[in-house]
Amino acid sequence: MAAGALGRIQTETPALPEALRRVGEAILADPAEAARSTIITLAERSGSSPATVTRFCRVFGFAGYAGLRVALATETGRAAQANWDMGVGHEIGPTDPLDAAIGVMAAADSRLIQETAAQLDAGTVAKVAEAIVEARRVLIFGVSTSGAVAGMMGGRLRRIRVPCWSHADAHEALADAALLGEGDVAIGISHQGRTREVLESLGEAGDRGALTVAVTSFARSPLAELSELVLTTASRETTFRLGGLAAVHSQLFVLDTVYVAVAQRTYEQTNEAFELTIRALESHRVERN
Amino acid sequence: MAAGALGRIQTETPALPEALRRVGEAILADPAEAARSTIITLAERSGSSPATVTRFCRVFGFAGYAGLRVALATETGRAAQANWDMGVGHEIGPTDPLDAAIGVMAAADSRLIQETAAQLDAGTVAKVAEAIVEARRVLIFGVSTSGAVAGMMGGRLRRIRVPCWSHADAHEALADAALLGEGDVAIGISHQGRTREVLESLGEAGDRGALTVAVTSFARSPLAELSELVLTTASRETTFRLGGLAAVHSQLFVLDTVYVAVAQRTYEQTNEAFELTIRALESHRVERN
DNA sequence: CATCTGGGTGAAAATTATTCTCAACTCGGG
DNA sequence: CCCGAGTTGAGAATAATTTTCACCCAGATG
Repeated sequence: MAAGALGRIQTETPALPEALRRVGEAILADPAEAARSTIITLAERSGSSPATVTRFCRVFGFAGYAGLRVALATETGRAAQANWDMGVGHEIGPTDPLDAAIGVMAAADSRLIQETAAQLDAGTVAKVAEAIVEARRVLIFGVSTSGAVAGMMGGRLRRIRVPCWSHADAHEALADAALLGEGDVAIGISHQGRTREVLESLGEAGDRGALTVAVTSFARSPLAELSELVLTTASRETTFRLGGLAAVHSQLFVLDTVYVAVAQRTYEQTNEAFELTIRALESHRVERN
Repeated sequence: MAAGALGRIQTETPALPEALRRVGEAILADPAEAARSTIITLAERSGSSPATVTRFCRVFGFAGYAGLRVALATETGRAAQANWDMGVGHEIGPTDPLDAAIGVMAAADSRLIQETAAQLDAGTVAKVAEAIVEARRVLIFGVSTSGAVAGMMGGRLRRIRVPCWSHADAHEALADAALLGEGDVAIGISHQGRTREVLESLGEAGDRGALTVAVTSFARSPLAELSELVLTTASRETTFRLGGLAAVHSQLFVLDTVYVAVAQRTYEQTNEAFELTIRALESHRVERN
């Protein structure tokens, strides 16, 4: 749970109450320095109190300040090894040269994927995969960009014989959710965890006894709160990448790990399905010239 | 001073007096666990006392135990990241532990994005963007996974007022392609560059005078050969990731650069469109709780 | 062999860091 | 206007860390 703390702090700090937010900002301004500081020093630097810093640690799942310090140090070590720039990312503007912008974007996306991996709990991924392997029905809910991710993953799981559906139409999604029951799995994808359609469908699925899984950037969000299991995505909203677009790579990555965990558990079936589907689709490919 | 502490502890521990040596051994047995432990716990684990652990810290140049803890955490974080980086290329099998698989996947996806950026020609991206800005119609063709990418990017461009379409139905796609003309843009997405439906639609668009753009992993492929402009994607097919799935992150990345280049050229229009669409969608989000 | 000196050690006292408690304040809803 | 929920930090309580010093042991010296 301590893993990936910096990414989560970056994502969630803007939405925290005043004093907690100032603590988050002080940490993000210089994470390595924060790791080296006593709680008294960090409280002073952020214009808050030791009690507030302790509460901040609790918000992010740490028992106390020592846990946060160790996590920050671990991640700054990780970032140093990966040669990440630890400061706030450069914002692309309308006059930036395109080749520079491409470099900034690649570095940012690269980092998002690794931050997502760092904050992912393998135990939770395994639980989701195990439930999917046993499920008679799997539904994936998402709207707009998250909807495209849902469609992609739905198709992918179907190709290894997981009975999986996703719908662009919110009514169809909700109707299918109402038909779920014990032993089924419902996954809701929403960057902010506040999309009404996704909340509604996932809530319905949960009411029917399905296992509910949230894929969201915000561990503290309505979607996370109504789900039994939560898989968080690192995200960064920028000038040209707002809302769900900030988390596309991360969402794909998270669901990819679930897919791989399912495939590992159904290896023979997966291999057979690959052969069948590849052969069937061969006629949709022109010959090599 | 903190740099390389673990290495120095490893080198110097055998020559330390009895109790100090036991402290060094306990740290080396599990550095990450030591970083998470209080001085009392580590003293117990090493069969010594808190005073001895404090002295140990002094021997290695730390003012106190907090300094040692932070250094241990930093170095274990660095080592974990290096371990990930070394895992690139490892083929995930059915018995691989999931947390290791996650690390391998993150490093691999990260690398793919970096490679895609490195092989991307900013001049070609700029040409595509300029053509899109002037176009009366933009069509994006793709099937299966590439189709989901096409839909995602289509929606995204529409949100900044680019008249853009993508179709899941191959007949609809082909029919629209037949209606393109000079000054229009058609983008075909296909990992191997051999998908019949995409080739057919992009070919038809080219016959009608539209600018044709290929997004593919293979510069030498039927799709690349029938296109005026080619944007290549890095890809790696693995045990559980075949065909278009090997290039999803790369395809998204490439089209993201096109999108940003378009947005840069239409900055005012893009900002206005953001405001309008975000406001319109606000009612589809529940309030923060 | 006896004595002295220096280094190592940990128990206990002292100090500092961290966590907990609760009163006061603010804001929003009825 | 009142009430309830949430936030905050001062101060008390607790835990962690550092310092002090008495004791022990080994080696050197007379």
